[in-house]
Amino acid sequence: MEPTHPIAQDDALPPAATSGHASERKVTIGDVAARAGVSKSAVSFVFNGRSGVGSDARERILKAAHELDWRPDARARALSRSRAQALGLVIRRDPTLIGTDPFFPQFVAGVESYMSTVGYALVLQVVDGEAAEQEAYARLAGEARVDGVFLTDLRVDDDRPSQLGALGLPHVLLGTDRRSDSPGIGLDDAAGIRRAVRHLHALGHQRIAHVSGADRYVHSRIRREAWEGEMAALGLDPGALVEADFTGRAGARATHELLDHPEPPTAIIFSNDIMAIAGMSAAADRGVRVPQDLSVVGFDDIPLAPYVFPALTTVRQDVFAWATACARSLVAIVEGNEPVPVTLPSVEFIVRASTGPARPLSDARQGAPE
Amino acid sequence: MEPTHPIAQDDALPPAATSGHASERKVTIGDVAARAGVSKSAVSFVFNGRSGVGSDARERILKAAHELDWRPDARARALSRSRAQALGLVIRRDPTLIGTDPFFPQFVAGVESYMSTVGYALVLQVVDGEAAEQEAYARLAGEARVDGVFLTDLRVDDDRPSQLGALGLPHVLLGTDRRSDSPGIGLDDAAGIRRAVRHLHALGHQRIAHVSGADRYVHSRIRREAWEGEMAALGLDPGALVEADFTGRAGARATHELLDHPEPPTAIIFSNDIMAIAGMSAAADRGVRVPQDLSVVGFDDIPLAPYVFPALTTVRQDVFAWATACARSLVAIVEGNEPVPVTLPSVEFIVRASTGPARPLSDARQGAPE
DNA sequence: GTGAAAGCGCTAACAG
DNA sequence: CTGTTAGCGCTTTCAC
Repeated sequence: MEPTHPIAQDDALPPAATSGHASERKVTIGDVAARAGVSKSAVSFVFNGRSGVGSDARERILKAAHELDWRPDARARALSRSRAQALGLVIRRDPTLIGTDPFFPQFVAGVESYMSTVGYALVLQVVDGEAAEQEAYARLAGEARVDGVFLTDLRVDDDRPSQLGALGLPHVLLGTDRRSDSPGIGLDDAAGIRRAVRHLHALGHQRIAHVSGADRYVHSRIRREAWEGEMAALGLDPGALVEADFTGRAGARATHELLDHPEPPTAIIFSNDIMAIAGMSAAADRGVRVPQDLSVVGFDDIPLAPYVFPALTTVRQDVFAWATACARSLVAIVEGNEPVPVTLPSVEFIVRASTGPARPLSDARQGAPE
Repeated sequence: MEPTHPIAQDDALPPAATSGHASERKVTIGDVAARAGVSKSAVSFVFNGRSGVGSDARERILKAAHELDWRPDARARALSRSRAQALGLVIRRDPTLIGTDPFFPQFVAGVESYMSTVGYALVLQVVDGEAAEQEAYARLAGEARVDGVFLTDLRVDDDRPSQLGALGLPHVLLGTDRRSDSPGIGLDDAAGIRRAVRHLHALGHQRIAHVSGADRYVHSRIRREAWEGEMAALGLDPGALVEADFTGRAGARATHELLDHPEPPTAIIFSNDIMAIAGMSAAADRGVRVPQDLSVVGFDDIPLAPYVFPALTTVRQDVFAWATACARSLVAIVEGNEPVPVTLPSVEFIVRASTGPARPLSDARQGAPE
């Protein structure tokens, strides 16, 4: 409070400021330095955690900064360090459909929770097509708005990793792409699906169908392949497969298609909860009871999953932890540090009421309430 | 391609760069100016849409910039114009619960869709408490990361508007607060609820209950008051009210509570779809059939709403358009322009299968399947 | 119309 | 260990 250093202050005031009446001028590092009676670099050093400032000086600096309520201006910092201290996430999705996705908000929350602890900002962009997406990355890179980006919704033979490479934009992949040598962090989707298949098998199900997402997405494909693989491993006949697109509409349609079959499945594993819930409704619509006539498994464990009727058996991934790991990893990359090895929690399989024992094959025809 | 101008290029190279081997140097406005044979300010003028550059020069500049694939560096721009060209959105929500909310992704998409057309970036922050929220705003403002913010989840007697005012952070309110003179843009929630009440009344319902969100939120309260008001306007007895919190869990609990009543409601209006869906499941759990024994109305029209069983009657708001309007408005504010008057599409009332005629009062006891 | 020059607020060499 | 100095890349007066 009292021990201000007026002399030093006057010294540091830029000549220009003495003219006007300096009431509303933004407080800068110079003001802090002056008030603490040190040089600007001393202040800078303290705020960047570098050594080379005596503890008494450091003390005064911190105090002065606090009294002045000063924080380093992110823009100036970004310019002089040639680093934006921001990471980008561009989401390519039909804007009207974006509300469908339980993944996105959780991912954002997870990423942000780590980033804010290290002073990074998250820059978000929503685009709705190939061209717009490319332009978005080009701009983020060209304008140097961000230091790196997260790449989501990985596709099979995705060429975005190499495009990002060409732009010189550091990135992490949400998922893994063997083709690319970009670092990728993925959850073990396959394990969840395998557990679902085994669970149903243990309940006596033989005809286990799968409703997948679009096969061009890596995560859709992984889930589908896991289902196929586990069916084979258990010695079951390959089940019916319908490719859908993760929407409720497609889930309902796929379910009808499967149930129209002369030998309909006794269980369906959906590639996400939305489709699974829509599928249960489709079943209910035609008098097929879940789980008596048909067992249903979802994927994601959306917040609504326990509160639909019957409560949905599903696979839960810890998206938040995943996102945190991605953020940690990307920050390490852009700062040129050793990437920290990540250990992700494994997926959980949550058994609720939508799965039950298979009926004896003989009377497994649907639509026959007692 | 071929027409490079090595001489001009060399001219523009800062002396320092000649020492090292200048291969990967970032291209700057100087390079563009040199290549076009003009001064840096000419380039700047062209890229900022100002007059004062001859059309031939402008031509060459655009060409040079394109050939060099140059875009103004956002950081440098931000510093010299004292403007971040970015807007902030801080979401305060339990991170694990954020996936519940259909509003947030849509809002982000809408806001972004406008912002990207005017070259603004969206900076997102997710916090989980009062203190963290305040700190987030303080940082956003102090570090000058953003030029303004959107204020969501408006509360009754919210003091955040004045806090933002104190920070000198321009903002728009998502909703309206009579107390504050901050500009606010809100959808007409009340109209949707009133229509729901009238719809149910027309179907013969008399005992129409409401499951609200936490009453400290403006939007919860508006919806509750609209329900109360319309009930009164129609001459109906005040219906039962249960205050919940927008989660499935609370929706289910509230539903049980209402149905436990000796004279249970024949219809329930929930303040969001999640609670409504959970409520339908709760009803199904106890053998109450929707809509035969109980009509249910939700709010939001989440993507799943048409695909639950029975399909949910609900109120749809155009969140995307709302968000776009908010963004337009905030950009105008931070740029000191006249705020454009906004006209928002009105809410829609979507009738699906979860509402039906009320049973005659005499046998309106639940749990009595034919 | 055009170009030179002075910042924007901070960081980081580099002397002292 | 401290202070001085020169940028970071762009915008913007202000002379020419």
